[in-house]
Amino acid sequence: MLNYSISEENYLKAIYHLQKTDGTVSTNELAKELNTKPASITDMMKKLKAKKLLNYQPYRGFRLNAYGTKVALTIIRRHRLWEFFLAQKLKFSWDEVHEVAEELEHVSNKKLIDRLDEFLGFPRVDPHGDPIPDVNGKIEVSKKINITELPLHTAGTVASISDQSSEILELLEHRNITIGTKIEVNKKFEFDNSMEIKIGRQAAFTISEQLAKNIFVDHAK
Amino acid sequence: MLNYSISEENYLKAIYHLQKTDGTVSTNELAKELNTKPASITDMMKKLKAKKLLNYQPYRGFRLNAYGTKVALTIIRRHRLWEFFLAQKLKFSWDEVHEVAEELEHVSNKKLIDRLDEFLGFPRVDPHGDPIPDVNGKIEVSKKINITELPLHTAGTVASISDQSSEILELLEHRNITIGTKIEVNKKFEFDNSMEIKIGRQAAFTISEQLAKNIFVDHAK
DNA sequence: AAATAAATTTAGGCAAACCTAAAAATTATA
DNA sequence: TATAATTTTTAGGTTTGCCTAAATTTATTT
Ligand SMILES: [Mn+2]
Ligand SMILES: [Mn+2]
Ligand SMILES: [Mn+2]
Ligand SMILES: [Mn+2]
Repeated sequence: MLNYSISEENYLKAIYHLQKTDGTVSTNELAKELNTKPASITDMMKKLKAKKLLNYQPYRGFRLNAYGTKVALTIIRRHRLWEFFLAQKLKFSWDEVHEVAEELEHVSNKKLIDRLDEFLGFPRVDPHGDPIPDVNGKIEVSKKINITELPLHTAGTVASISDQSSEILELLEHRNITIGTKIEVNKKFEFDNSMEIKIGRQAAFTISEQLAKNIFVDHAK
Repeated sequence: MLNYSISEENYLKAIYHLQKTDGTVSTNELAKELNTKPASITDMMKKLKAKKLLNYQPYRGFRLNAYGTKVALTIIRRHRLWEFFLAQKLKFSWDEVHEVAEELEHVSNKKLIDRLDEFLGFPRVDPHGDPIPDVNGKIEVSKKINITELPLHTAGTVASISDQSSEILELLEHRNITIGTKIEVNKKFEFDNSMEIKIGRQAAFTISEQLAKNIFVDHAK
């Protein structure tokens, strides 16, 4: 596996995340994600294609190939292991880890990452509940459901949060919602799709549709 | 304290180390240290001068000013804390830590470094025996002497190694010489300045002048 | 099926950090 | 103190990764 620049690594990671939802990624989409201009995306797509990391036909969008996916997964592995380290060992809160991991992930020494993994006890998920790829880049796919799809009065365990801005994480922290929290939905209001939820013995409270859409739970069916 | 590029940080650190021996650093000297060409040094010196990090007169060499020294010390702090982390927590050998720390040192989040320091128990020296600057950039200056100046038959404790190439560190490891090792000089040979030394209960053996010049000891006078 | 709108690419530039070759300044030597 | 050698700087390029503005292609409306 060759060495890639910080920019190339950030592009690969962003494409990986975007193509999970869409099948193929568009120039504008990626430009927005990376806070750059569409012209810069086209430049980089030519380069990444030349380096055989993705498939790209002008005007037709792009998609990582098998090799590009493998590279993306090693970067995601680094990112999530560092996030776990920051949260677990350095007592960073879960809304602070992402920004720092965004830089640490580009230190590409393999021994460093594998030893870190071992030191941390081979964690399987990062502080946001996202799975950590193993040494071989294998990633665990768990069947999580969105809280809006959780049947009423049925306990679900918070497994991950899709939006990871510090704003949402701050709000969740304030509401005592964290990975592992047991949640039950009491009622859904059709008017604005808000819902009343209950956590443990606390009094029930209401959350907005916007927030609910970002909370995923493991649902012991 | 502003943010500097990876290149700028590497230049600052190199100048700091070079000016400890010489008073002022020359273009060629720094080019050699950084494996670049003299013309590149001149380019960068103009930039660092414009950023008020050093004093520089064309053809007259350069020297960090107070502010540049402070910046250099925060980079050295990061470098040595990561070296300590790698050796202590990730079981890297002391000849492997430098290369990785060379990359990790450029992640400039202050909270990360201060928390890492705390996590490691505020270590005072890195795996090569070099002092780690504290939160305020303060560095401990210890009065070490070179082993060639150690009186015969007097125990000294290895405190640091000046050359830190993996070649020398590998050799020292093989010879069972590490930070903290107690050494006694049995005899010096004027012919080639080699010397016979003794470590603990081991049989005495000979080391070259070249090697000896890199070993510094704390000498309980 | 035109016409219009939106998305994407191309063309041409810029800054950072390098480089080589030539010019200029400094230092050493005869 | 000239002359030669060495060191340093300048001039002019290159590559990477970004930008704006214009051209082109594709998609959406009438
Ligand atoms: Mn990143
Ligand atoms: Mn994460
Ligand atoms: Mn470095
Ligand atoms: Mn060191």
